[in-house]
Amino acid sequence: MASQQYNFAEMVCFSLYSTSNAMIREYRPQLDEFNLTYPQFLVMMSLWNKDGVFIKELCEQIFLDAGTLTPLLKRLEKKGFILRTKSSLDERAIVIKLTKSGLSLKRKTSHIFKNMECKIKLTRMEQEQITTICNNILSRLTAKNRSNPAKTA
Amino acid sequence: MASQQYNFAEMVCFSLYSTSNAMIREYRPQLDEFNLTYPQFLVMMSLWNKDGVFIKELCEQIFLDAGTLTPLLKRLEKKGFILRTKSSLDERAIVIKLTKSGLSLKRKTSHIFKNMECKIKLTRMEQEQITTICNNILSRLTAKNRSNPAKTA
DNA sequence: AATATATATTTTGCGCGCAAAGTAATTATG
DNA sequence: CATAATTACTTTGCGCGCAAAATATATATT
Repeated sequence: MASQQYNFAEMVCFSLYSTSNAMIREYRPQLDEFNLTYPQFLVMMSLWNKDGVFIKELCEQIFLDAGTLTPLLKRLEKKGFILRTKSSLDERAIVIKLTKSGLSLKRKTSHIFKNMECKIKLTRMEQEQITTICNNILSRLTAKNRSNPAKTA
Repeated sequence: MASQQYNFAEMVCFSLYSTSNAMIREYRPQLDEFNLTYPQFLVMMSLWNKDGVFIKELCEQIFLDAGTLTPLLKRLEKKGFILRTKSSLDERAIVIKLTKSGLSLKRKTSHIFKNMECKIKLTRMEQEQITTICNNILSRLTAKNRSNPAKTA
């Protein structure tokens, strides 16, 4: 009996992992010109959609935890793209606001996102399929952890 | 005119990135029991498929560079799962071989992969769609870099 | 009002990813 | 055969990701 082989090309997690790595690698040189990393770019996109939010909201939007975002946000502040100020309503919470410089990056970088979508050459249907399936996986994995808080207590 | 909004749920790279993060996060506690990380698990799977390979071959299989794999392989060696020995044919190259302990992990961990495929609840068609689309993106991004070496020279 | 619990963020420690520079062995070229 | 170019791997430096522990503020309970 032949021993079990792992077919890398058919493994869902590996496909997502290696393709995600490759895309982020492809973004790097373009984002470098604006002194941004890919996760930082995601934070900026989120702020361009909705400014003046709590860190918690960014965590939920980008599916990263505060332990990851806290130092990332400090780096964005040091670069002058955002401001971090304590909320006056809730002294625990930090409000993240774009600076003029951070806001101006929106139009300067608008071609980067378009270029990438172009480079990977997906049909509209493929694009919809892949994002839909990903969103299904993501909601299954995150829903379970949230509906079962007893496990973490 | 309304300002351009970035729709996170429709962005291919972000979907791959956040879903890959979530799946690897889900793998973590299960792999912890065997003292493995997800990238280390990938290396082990590759070795279970084909043992006694050069680092270069692992790099190509997993789409990671040697700078990532060198320290990872040293950690696997320290745990006693693999051996690193210089090739006698080419003194530059390192041959990676499974130890008995590393080989025995194959059957001990075989349920982990199955559990995950189960947890994400994809139909066979969805699974084929997502891996096919990922492989297309990946080959487009890596093919270009290899057929255009002049750019890096 | 004191105390317990929960929430928002920060800190710490470790393992990736990866670009760039470095080392050593091999192959190609004059 | 010397030397130039290439190849296989290692090292360095930086920015994630994330679990776990810590800090500080807010809310709930008694």
